[in-house]
Amino acid sequence: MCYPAHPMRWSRAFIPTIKEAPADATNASHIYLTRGGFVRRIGAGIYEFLPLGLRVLRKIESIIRQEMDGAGAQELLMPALLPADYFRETGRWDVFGDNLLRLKDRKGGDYHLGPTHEEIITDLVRREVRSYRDLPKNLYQIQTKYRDEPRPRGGLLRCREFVMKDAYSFDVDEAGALASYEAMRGAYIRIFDRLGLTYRMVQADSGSMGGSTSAEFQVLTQSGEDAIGACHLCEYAANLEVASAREPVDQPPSSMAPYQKVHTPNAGTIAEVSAFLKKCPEKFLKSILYQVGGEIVMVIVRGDHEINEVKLAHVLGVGEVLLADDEQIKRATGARVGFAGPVGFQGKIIIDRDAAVVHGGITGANEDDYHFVDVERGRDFQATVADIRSVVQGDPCPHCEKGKIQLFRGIEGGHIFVLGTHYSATMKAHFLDEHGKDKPVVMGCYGIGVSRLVATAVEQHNDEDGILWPMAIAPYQVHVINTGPDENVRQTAETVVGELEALGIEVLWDDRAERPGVKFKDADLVGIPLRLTVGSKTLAQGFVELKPRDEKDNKRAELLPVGQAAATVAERVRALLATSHDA
RNA sequence: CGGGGAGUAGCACAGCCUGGUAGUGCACAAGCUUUGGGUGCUUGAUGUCGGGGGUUCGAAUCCCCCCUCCCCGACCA
Repeated sequence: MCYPAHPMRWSRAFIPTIKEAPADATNASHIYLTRGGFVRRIGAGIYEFLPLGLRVLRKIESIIRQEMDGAGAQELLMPALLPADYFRETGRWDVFGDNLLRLKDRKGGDYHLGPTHEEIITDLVRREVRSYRDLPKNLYQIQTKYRDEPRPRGGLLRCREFVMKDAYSFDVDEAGALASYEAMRGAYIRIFDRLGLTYRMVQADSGSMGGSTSAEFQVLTQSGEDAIGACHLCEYAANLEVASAREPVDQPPSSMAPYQKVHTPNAGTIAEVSAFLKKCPEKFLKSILYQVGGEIVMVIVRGDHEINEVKLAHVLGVGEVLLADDEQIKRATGARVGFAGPVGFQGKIIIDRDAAVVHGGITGANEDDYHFVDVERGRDFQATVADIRSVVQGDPCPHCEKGKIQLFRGIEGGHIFVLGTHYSATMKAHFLDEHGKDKPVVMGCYGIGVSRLVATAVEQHNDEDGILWPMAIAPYQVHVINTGPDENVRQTAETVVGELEALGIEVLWDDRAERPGVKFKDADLVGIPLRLTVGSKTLAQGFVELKPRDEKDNKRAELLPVGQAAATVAERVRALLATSHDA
């Protein structure tokens, strides 16, 4: 023991709080973590964790470790400094491009700092695992990762150096891999519940590296980078890139008028034509031209919908799609931008499912300043029907009867998926099955952005005064303040602090000779969930005051008899730890 | 990588247009004062004005080059 076990006193602690946030901080977590003395930035996307910030990080790590171990995974630690050979072997030395943080050693050898460790763990497994008897295995690490992000942003939300938990499962077959995946899914649910975060498990674009089974754990916040569509009744939730609405039912009218051309001078946008013709946007067939591998393709969605380019690229079987430019539009339709339509269009036409059931539609006439009304698909044009639009607020849920889609923004806190044999086959990580047959192991990988979650928690839990940590990850559980210069008050605070410590409670005692206002402001900023104030007025009547951080009204502090304060507070801490599971 | 913006004290900023050797607030130090929501007053310390080059008697200020950082977009296993 180098230090006596004494409560953490603010006067001795390193908690550099500041009144004014740095000018470059734009979101709540960056501002409050900096102002509260949790972190400091030393470069673009590079942060120091100060003692308070590290305590939060460690608590999150600890919860992750408990649940990973509980799910049968084993922790190991791989290097962050990696020779180029491994990523060259799978081609990712090139695929990663500029995102890989590369360096050379003194002999000119190529190295990089690890952005993720599929190759390294696969190499370990191919060297050590020979038999189906050695499987399954699930190995994880909590480690600092490096990516040369094109644009680090949002404080800790997108960094070039960050702490990540990455786990990799190895199974003899697909069924085993799915079982490993399910075990991880369960562990992740327990982890995110315990962290006290509001999140949704969402379907996502499984990316380029194969893998059909995957889920993102999206923490819901205003400031999230990702858009999510989620059902307000059932479990359905998906990244907007892949979210679907329920397939519409076609209700053809009994009679259909022939289409007619109408003059719509200078009305090229849906809003303009809609106002001019006094027709709602749902009647419009918005026709957009894309260039897809040298070919011009017309893509149609309903006037009130937007094309989802990720879905469109999937339907067309290409990596990405590009909007046609004004010149190409003119050449393909004979009209300027705003008057394209499917009737008479020479070329491939893809129409969204919802646009496909519009009857008596309004489209551009492929002629400047003219539109067609009462257009019918099938009669007036032919098109391939597909799901190519983004869902909107209020869309019917694709999975349940009555649910409506709601839109959220989220921050990706975790991602789990079955990798299959992509890496094991490429790197020849094989084993012999019970029949002596040589097979590649079937892999899964499971990530959690640990340092990102520190910021994510703040994004979700803050008010105008500072942070409101969930009890499970708060840097300390109780914040004790003594006000004024009264020695009796100070001594009472010290006694209560000692009693709390003895009960196993993590206490931060603000023992500074500061004015009460300063201490209260700092307490709100730092955001420890329970605040215990010892002041001369109430102490004279034998009371100390307990106020939860989320109680806005300062008058509503609870008066506790001094002698019972520690026991009551300890009880409250335990209660809050228990409820954080379903917070 | 495209577009926009910014680098002056620990932090937030003014000064630059119109060149004359740097200032305000907070923070910091000392003293007094105050003690339930960032107390008031007095005094004080603190700057390679992002870096390099140029113009000039003289550059934070004008010109050129470079670097860094922020925002929007592209990108994001």
